[in-house]
Amino acid sequence: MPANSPKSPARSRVLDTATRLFYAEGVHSVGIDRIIAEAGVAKATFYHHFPAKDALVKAYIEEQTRQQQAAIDELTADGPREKLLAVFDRMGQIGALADFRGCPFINAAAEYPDPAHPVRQAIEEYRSWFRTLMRDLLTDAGDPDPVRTADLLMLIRDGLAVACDLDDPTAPRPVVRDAVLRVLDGAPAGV
Amino acid sequence: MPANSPKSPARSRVLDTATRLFYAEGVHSVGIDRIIAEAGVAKATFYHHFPAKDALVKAYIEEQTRQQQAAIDELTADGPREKLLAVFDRMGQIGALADFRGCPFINAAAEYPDPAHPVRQAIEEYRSWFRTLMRDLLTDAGDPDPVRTADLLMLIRDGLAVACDLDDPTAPRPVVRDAVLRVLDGAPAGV
DNA sequence: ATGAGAGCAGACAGACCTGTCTGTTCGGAA
DNA sequence: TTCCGAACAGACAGGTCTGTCTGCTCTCAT
Repeated sequence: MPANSPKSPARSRVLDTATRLFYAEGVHSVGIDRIIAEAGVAKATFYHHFPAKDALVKAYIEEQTRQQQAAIDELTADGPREKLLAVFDRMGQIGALADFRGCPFINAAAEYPDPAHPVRQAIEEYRSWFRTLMRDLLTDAGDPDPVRTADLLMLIRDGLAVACDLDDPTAPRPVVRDAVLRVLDGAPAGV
Repeated sequence: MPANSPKSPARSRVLDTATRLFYAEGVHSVGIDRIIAEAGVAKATFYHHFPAKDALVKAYIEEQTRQQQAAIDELTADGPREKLLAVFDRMGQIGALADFRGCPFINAAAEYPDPAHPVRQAIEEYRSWFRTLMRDLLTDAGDPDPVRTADLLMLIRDGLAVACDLDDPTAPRPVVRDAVLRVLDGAPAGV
């Protein structure tokens, strides 16, 4: 018998509501009471599925990871180069949407200073996955130094997310496209 | 008579303590009680100088702005190009320090989702100042499209701060130096 | 010397937050 | 039919947070 099935409808409602509220308003600003009220779930039910609030935050980060992985998976592209361009172009699109509130991982990390905290480790897992994805695509695209170039793309990724949140959200998209093109085609990474 | 002189020793102690704690642990995680205890100040004295906690947070952001402006002012450089390189190199240095916890402006913005909030506006003021600084230096350096190139440098700035906080803090420095050199020397910004 | 202002100490109210507990309802499996 | 687990409703405890208020002390300028 699946004691704590992660497929439980009540659990899903809680996680969906938490995802929406945490992203829109921040983790520490949203209390358990509000989440269970908007999810239509009893408090006991919440604590039946999650041992504490931090566990819910960790689940929120992992859920975001799954969603972003799925979104990138769905992007079709002819080759690694096109895939990389598609990833950054999609990020620019999403960043310009009205409800964009920055990168959920960067935002959550700002509220969890301790690098050893489970939430931070879940964030680290996403970043590690994304970095590896960049490296693999760059390797396939014939980049001479995929590790270093992936670091550079990571920089652009984070800068794009922050800029869309804090500055004019439409400005970075073409700038990023140029930059990624230059990184892919440009001088062979030597100093 | 200077009713609420900003030079008051008690006020300075509060602001210094708040700066240290807010940066190290986040804004919402640090309570007023702890700040006044560590600053050695009575609660009434705190509320004599700041109408509410949010005002202290705004003062913290403005204090960070002043400090960063002073730090950049102190950097000596032969010309605009060298100044730009010096700014980013210094950021890479600071990002590798043990107590580095990310960009205080990005971190604070993550805790204040509402763009109309005074704290967000204080953050916007810093970013606006920094962006203008980049534009002016790029103009002096003869960049053909300083506005667009400044956007790109802004991206690198934010990416550097995030990377030093969340990933290996020593990795980005050389990558950023290469990137900035390429941005300054590289293809004349055309598509 | 006296009075104003700056600061200290700490109690207090009221709200909110997390997490626990009691009791009830309901559906499905044995 | 009966019984168990999942979920609901909501009270409750214990802690924390912000902001107010009362008194007291000290310094300094008038």
